[in-house]
Amino acid sequence: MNLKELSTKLGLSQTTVSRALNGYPEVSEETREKVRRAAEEHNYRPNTRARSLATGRTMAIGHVIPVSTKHEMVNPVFGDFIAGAGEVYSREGYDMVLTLVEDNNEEAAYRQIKSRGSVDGVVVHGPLMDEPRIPLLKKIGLPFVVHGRATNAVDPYSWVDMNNRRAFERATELLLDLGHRRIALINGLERMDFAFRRREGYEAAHYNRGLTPDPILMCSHEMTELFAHDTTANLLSQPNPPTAFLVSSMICALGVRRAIEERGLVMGKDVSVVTHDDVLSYLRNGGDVPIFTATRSSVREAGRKSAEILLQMINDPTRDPETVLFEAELVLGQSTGPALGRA
Amino acid sequence: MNLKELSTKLGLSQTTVSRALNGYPEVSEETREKVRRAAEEHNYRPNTRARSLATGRTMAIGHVIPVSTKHEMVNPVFGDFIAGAGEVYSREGYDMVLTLVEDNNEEAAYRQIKSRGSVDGVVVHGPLMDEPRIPLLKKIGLPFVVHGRATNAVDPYSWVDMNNRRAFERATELLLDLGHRRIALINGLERMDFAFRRREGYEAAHYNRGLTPDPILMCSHEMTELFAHDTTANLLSQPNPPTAFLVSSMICALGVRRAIEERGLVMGKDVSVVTHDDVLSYLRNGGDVPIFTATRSSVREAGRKSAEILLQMINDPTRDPETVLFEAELVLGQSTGPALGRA
DNA sequence: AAATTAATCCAAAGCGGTTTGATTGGTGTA
DNA sequence: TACACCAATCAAACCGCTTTGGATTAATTT
Repeated sequence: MNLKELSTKLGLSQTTVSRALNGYPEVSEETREKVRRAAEEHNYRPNTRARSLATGRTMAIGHVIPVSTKHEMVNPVFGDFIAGAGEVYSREGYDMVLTLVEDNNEEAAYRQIKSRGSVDGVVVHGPLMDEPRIPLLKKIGLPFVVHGRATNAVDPYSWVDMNNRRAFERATELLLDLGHRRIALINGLERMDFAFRRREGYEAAHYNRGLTPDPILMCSHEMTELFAHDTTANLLSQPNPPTAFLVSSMICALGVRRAIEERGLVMGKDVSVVTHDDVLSYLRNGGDVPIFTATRSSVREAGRKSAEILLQMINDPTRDPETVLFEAELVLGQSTGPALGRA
Repeated sequence: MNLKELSTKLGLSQTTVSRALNGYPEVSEETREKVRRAAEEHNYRPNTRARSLATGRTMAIGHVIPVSTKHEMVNPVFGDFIAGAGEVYSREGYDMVLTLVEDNNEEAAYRQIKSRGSVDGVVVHGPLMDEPRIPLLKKIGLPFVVHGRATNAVDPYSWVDMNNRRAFERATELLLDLGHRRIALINGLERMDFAFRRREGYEAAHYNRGLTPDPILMCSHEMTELFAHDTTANLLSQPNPPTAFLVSSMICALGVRRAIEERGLVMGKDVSVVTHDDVLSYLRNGGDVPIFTATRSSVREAGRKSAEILLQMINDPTRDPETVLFEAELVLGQSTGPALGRA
C-alpha cells in the first residue's frame, strides 16, 4: 500500500492524504480522521526512502564501529551503549545504521557515508588521542557527536564522556589512603583517549603526594580477561609485587581476580582491586554489596545522552557544540582493604 | 556532487554516466574511464536513497534486537555476531540497520520494517520455542534468516544454529564419565529455544544411562554473572550439593567459579565445571590451556554464515530455505576432574 | 547506393513521497 | 450584487537515481 493507492481509495489527492497524516493544519479534522483510519486499516506507512529523498532528511543515525584488525575485537561496552542510544532513536523515529570499519581505513568510510547520504549524523566511537576523524567530519559537514574525547583536538565539537582522569585519580587516592604504595595499573590501549586520561589520573594522585609510580606497574593492552589475568599473574610473581590493582574494566577485573586467587591470595585482604564499572547489563557488579570497589558510570546512559545531543544538533544545525561530562561514582565493595604490613 | 552535476560537467547525459559507473556494456571503454576518473576526482557516490527508490533494492539488512523490558538486558553475544555479519555486509556493499525492540511489541516492529521498506531482509535474533515472528515474516514476505531455531515452527525457514542439544548431551556425558552424578544445569531462560534444547541434551544424557536428573539442580534465568554466582552459592550450600556444573555461557561460568572459590573449593578438583563458549573476542577461554572445559562454537562465524545465507536469498528469492547446523567442539580445560569419593 | 547492423549516447518516464502554487466553494461585508 | 477572504482541496514539480525505448552515427552488407 502506497500513498497513491491509498489516496485513490479515499477519493482524495496525494497532497491531502500526505498532509492529513503529517498533521498539517490546512486539512479538516473530519477528513484527517477518515484518512488516519484508512491508513491504519491498510497498514500504510510512508516509504522511508521516498520520504527522505523528498525531505532531504534520512531519519537515520550512523554508528561507525572500529574493529581492531589484529584482534577482531569488538568493544563489549558497545552493546549497552547502542541500547541506550537506541531507546532515544526509536522514541524519535530514527533508524540506527551500523558500519563496521577496520581501523586502517576509517577516513574512507566516513567520506562514503557522507557522499552516499544515508544518515543525518554519526556517533564516533573509540576516539584516539589524536583523532583524525574529528577534523574530517567537520570538514565534510556531517553532524556528529563523539563518545569520549580526543585530547589533542583543537576546535570545539560535541562529546559525551566520563571524567576518566578524575575517576582514576580518586580511585588511586583511595588505594593510597589505604596504605598501598605499589599500585598496578591495568589499562586499555593508551592510544585510546580514555586510557590515556586514566593513566594521567593515576599518576596525578601519586604526584600529589610526592610519590612516583613505578613504570613496571603500568600495563596497557586490549582489555581482555586473558590479558588482565596474565599480566596480574606476572606482576604478582615479581620480587616486589604490587599490593593493589587499578583496573580499567570489569572484564579485566575478572581476570585480575582469577590470577590473585590462583596464587592463593585473597582479594580485598592480601591484594586490593579497584575497577572501572560501565554498568553493563550482563555483568553487574554484585548484588546488594558490590564485589568490586569501583568507579561507576553507566555507558548506557552515555548512549542515551549522545543520541539526544546528536538529534538536537540535527534539528538545529546552528547550535553550538554541546558537551557532557559524567562524574563516576566511587562505590566501595569487598575488593579493597588496608595494605598489609602497614598501619 | 550528484549525477546531474557530474554529467553536465562531463558533457554527457545522466544515462551514460550512470551506465558507465554501473558497468553496463553499451558505453565505450574510453568514456567509461573518463567518467570513472571524474567520479573519483569529485568523490561522487550515488545517493543511496535515490538509488534504492529507483531499483527497489535498499542494500540494507535489518537486525531486530529484542531488549528485555524487565532487565534492560542486551545479549553480550550480540556484538560478536554483528561483527561477523558486518564483515559480509561491507564486502557486499550492504548497510546494517539495527532496530531495538522491547520484547512486548515485536510484531508491530516487523510490520513497520516491512511497510517502511527500509531493508531488503532481516536477521531474527533470540528465537523462542514458540516463535510468532517466523510465520509473521513469512506472511508479510520479508526475507529472513533466524539465528537459532524455533522448536515449534512448522514450515521450513532459513536458520543458522549450533547443535545445542548435542553439545550439552556430550558435555553431560563427559561429566557422567568422570563419575559425577549430581550435575547442576545453569541455563538461560527456557522460553528461549537454545536453552530448551540444552536442557534436552542434558536430560537425554542422563536418561540414556538410566539416570534421572534432580529437578532441584536445573536452574534457568537471564544469563548474568550475578545470577550464576548466587545460584551456585545456593546449590553448594544445600545438604546434597552438586559435584559438577554445566553452564550456558562464559559470563555465567565466571559467576559459578566465583561462588566455588568463595566457598574455599577448587574448581576442577572439588567441583567440575563445563561451560558453553561462544568465543567472544573479549572473553577468550584462556590461552594455550583453556581454563574451562567447554563446548565451543563461534558466534562470530554464525554471524558470517547468517549474513551470507540471507544475501543469497535476497539475490535469488526462488531459493529454498537453507539451514546450517554447527557442531560445537568439546575442548578440555582445567575445570573438570573426576568426582571425589568415587573411583 | 540502399539497407542492415553495431556501437554510442540520450530524453523522458518512473520509484514514492513532500511541497509549492493554484483552484474551488462558501461566507461575510460593503 | 459584487467583492474580498478564508478553508479545504488538488495538480504538478521536485528529490537523485535507474531504465526503457528511441535517436544518431559509423561501419558493414547486399
